[in-house]
Amino acid sequence: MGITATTTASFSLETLPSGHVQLQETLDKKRRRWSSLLHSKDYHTVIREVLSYELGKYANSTSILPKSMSKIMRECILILASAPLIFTAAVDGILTTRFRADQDLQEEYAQIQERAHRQPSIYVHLLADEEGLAPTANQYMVIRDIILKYITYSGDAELAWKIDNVSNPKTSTGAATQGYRKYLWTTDISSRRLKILTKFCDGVYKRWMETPPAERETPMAFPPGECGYALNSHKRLEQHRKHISSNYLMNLVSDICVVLHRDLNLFPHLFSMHQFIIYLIFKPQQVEIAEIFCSGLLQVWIEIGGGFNHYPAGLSTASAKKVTPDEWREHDRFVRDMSPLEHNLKVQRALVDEYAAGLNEGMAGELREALESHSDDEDDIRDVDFKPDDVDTDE
DNA sequence: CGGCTGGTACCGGGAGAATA
DNA sequence: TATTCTCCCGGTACCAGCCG
Repeated sequence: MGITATTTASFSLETLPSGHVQLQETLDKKRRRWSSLLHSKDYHTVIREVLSYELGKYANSTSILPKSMSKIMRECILILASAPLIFTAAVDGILTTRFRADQDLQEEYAQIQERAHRQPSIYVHLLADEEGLAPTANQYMVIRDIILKYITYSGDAELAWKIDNVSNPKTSTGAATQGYRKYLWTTDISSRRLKILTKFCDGVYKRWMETPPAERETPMAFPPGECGYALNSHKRLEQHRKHISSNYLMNLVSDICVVLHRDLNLFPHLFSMHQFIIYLIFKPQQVEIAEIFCSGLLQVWIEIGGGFNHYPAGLSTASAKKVTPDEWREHDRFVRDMSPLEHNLKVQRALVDEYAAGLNEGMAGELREALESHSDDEDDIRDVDFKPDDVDTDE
């Protein structure tokens, strides 16, 4: 019972060299297309595609999202328009390799980090080696093989014991022999966790299958990732490093990577989770949508082989209520000062006319509505004097 | 002694499965 | 069908052990 077929625009029917027929655009191709659309400022197409897949998961949800599509679209536009360099680098898949060499990126990141002590934000984990290179598709399959052994009760107990003792809390050999698996355990071996890990393995296999055989030995262009929200991402990321209130699947994979490198010598490099804070949230009504949209855009979901997210986004955001109106105003001011938000919005307004001129009334209408969906009344903190005429933002 | 740190237990809210 | 139970993510409270 897979996800109901996505209804995104273009399906490509192609035959891989292996003879396998591809019914859907691959993760890799879709991501490259999104990345290039965003560079040409076509936010609208990307948002529509991301949401068409993601929002389906919330069909039965009660109240985490606004009812009107144009309001959701508007928040996504604001996110893209205010995205820092580091966000774009994450979408492009070059963040882990480029970061160390790029001074602009580092300087901007220093500011983001400083803000993230108080300002709600979106963080990511990216699986990469010491140089920032992602595993190859073949290596990802090796990780999958180890997980399949790990979840097999009668499987290799010594291997399971090694994995369970990479990080705290440590476990005994006896427990491992009797079938205990740290990352599968809640009150017993959890069937729910087994299901999630199996789904992850299926996703990895899917991604491997859709990778052309000639490319399976080169690092994947988009590192497997995980994405989340936090009021204080520094604290939250520390919890993840210590495997406290973290994501058991992601913790398992990172421990397996240690075993593969240190004990089994199957990986010449150590793959680990590289942490980044990629986006500063500046409006209360952005919180849930930001986590949902970013995780969709960054393709971190297990079922597509993109990463380690298995639990719905946008649910654990209660802490955002602790931010006071004054603080939100301050966050808003900061983001508008540091990002090209106003300029990008101007480009979007120009695009409405372009679409209209090209007789693409559907797109023009949707985009116009989203841009004009005025953050009505109490919704928006910053209601005061919005002046369409440019405010020359010189630093 | 007060302050820091790391570890652990626990809380809250939402969803979905299990149970009455 | 209504209620309870279990799980997950994000966050807090508290405690033991160490240091100056």
